Amino acid sequence: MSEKPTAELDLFDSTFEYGQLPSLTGFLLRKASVLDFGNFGEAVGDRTITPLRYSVLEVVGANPGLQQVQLAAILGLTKPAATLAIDFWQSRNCIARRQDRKDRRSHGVYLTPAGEDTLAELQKLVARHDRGLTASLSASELGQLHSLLQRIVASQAEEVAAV
Amino acid sequence: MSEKPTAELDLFDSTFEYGQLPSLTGFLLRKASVLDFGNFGEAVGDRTITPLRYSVLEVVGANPGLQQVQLAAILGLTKPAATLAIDFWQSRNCIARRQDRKDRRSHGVYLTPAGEDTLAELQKLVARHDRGLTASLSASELGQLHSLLQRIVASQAEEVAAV
DNA sequence: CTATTTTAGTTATTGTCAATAACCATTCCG
DNA sequence: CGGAATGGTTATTGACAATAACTAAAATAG
Repeated sequence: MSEKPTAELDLFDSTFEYGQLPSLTGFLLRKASVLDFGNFGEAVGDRTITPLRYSVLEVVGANPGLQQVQLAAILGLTKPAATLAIDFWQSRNCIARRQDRKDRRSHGVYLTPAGEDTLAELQKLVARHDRGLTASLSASELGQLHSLLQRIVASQAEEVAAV
Repeated sequence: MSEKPTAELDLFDSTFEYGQLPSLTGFLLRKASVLDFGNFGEAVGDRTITPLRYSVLEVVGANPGLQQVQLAAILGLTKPAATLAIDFWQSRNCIARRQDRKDRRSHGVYLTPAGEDTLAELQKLVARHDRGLTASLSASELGQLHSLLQRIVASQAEEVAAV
C-alpha cells in the first residue's frame, strides 16, 4: 500500500494537545496556504503549474515587455529562478523573449497568443479554486480577511518578497 | 557581489500591474506566510530550527509519550519525515524515544529536561516573532484574523494537512 | 577612446528536503 | 502456525532553489 500523508483526522483533533500553536498567526497562515497549495495543481488541471508559475504568467500578461530582472524583482525571485520560470512557459509557447533593440543585453517578455489563451483559462480556474478555499466566508468576511492580510504584508515590506 | 533575492521595492510596486493576483486569497496567504517563514530562523536565533521542527517540539511537549505515527498524523507528515524531525531533536538531546513495553514496535516520544528548557525558550521567541508579524493589527483585528483563518482551515479539513 | 565596472541573462553546481519504495521487527488474527 | 497489517527506519529519487561562475553588452571614468 502506498504511503499517504497520513491523516484523515480533523486538523485539530481534539484528542491531542497543540501547545501554543493554534494561537500563532504564522501557524494558521502556513496551514491555510499549504491547503491552498496542495489543491492548486489539481484545480488547474495540470500538476506542473504551480502558484509561482501561474504568477509569472499573470504578471507578464499584465506588463507586456517586462524585463526579466523586473519580473524577478516584482515576485521576489532570484535571476535564475526567473530564467527557469520563463523557460517553462516558453517551452509551452506561452511566453516569448524579445531582445531589446536599444539594449541588446535585455530581453522583454511577452505573452504569445497561446499564452493569452492559457492565461485567460487559468484565471478562471484559479479564481474558482480560490473561491472554493474561502467558500465558508461571507463576502464581507472575505473582504476583511483580504484587508487584514494586505496590512500584514505591507507592514513587513522591507523583508523578502513572495511567490 | 552576491545575488540578493532582488527586491527592495514595495511588495505592491505601483509602477507594475499584478493582474488578478492581489484579489486572490491564496496569493495573499502565500505572501504572508513566506514573510513569516523568512524571518523565523533568525527570530529564534538558529537557522536550523524551522517552523516544522518547532511544531514537532511543541506537539511532543504537549503530548508526552506520543507515538511517532500519531505525531505524523497530527502534523500531516509522512512517516519518514517524522523520523527525521525526531532525529533532529534527539541529536540535540531534546527528545527521547522510549520503546513501549506492551508493543515493542512502538516508540513513545518525550521531551528531555533539556527539551523542556528549549521549548520554553522557543515559545517565548516564537510568540514574540509572531506578534511582530501582526504588530500593525489591533487585538480585536488579530482575533478576527484568527477566527477567519481557522474557519478556512476547518472547512477544508478533508484535504492534506499542514506545516 | 580605451579600460574598468556594472548590468542582463544563462549555465553549472550544490545542498536541502520531502516523497516513495523497500525493508525489518512485531503484533494481530484467521 | 502463517499470512496480513502496523510501527518505524533506511535507501533512493527527484524537484527545486540558491549561490557562484560565466558571457555579452552597456555605462562610465580617466
